[in-house]
Amino acid sequence: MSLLNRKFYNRDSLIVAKELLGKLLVREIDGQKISAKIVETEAYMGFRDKAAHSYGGRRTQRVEVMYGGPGFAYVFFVYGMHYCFNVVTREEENPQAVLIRAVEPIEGLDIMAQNRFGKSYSKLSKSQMKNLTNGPGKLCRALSIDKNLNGEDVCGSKLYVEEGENEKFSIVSAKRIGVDYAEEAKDYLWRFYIKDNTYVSVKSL
DNA sequence: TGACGGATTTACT
DNA sequence: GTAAATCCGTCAA
Repeated sequence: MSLLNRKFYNRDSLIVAKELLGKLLVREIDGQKISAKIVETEAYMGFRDKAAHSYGGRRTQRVEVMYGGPGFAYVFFVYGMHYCFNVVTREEENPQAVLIRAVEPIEGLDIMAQNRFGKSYSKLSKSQMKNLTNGPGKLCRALSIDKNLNGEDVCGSKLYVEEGENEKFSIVSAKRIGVDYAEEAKDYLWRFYIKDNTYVSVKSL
């Protein structure tokens, strides 16, 4: 399967966010492989997006990665206990990113189950299976993504995205989650997800 | 150096 | 449905 190259990410977040749906997010740890289908994303558009960490050209050590060019991981810590994983888009000095909000587990189920609930996949309850990776903080736990991977090359070998099955699906556009402070930007339909997929974190508009 | 709030999750009622 | 958990990053001093 082909790996998405840096050019893929060097476009507006709105485009990349939509095109990442259905693709395969792969994580390799100690020769073990975990993969999951991307089912929900959000676009953060940088300078003109009040919800973005880089709004208005805000530039701190935390967001520096977003200024560094496309195809790198931006991992940040929220609410004192969770990580969120983004892929940086657009060229250097144009700080945009796509937040991966939810994925569908494909390969390495036991590793993910172990990371999330400390037991093998076959021992999970039905609700635990559904809650394995259906949220930005959850999928980071499941895939062992933390601040050590901040700035990691997503065109590299630890964490990358592969071309998916090219199956057909409908894309739903919706408001982003958890950005109520962002004034008019909170109503932008910059969240995208695969219609009817079980692992989408929040359905509705 | 210290106060404050958050691109969330979980366990409650 | 609501609320607690929990601590890093940011900004102001």
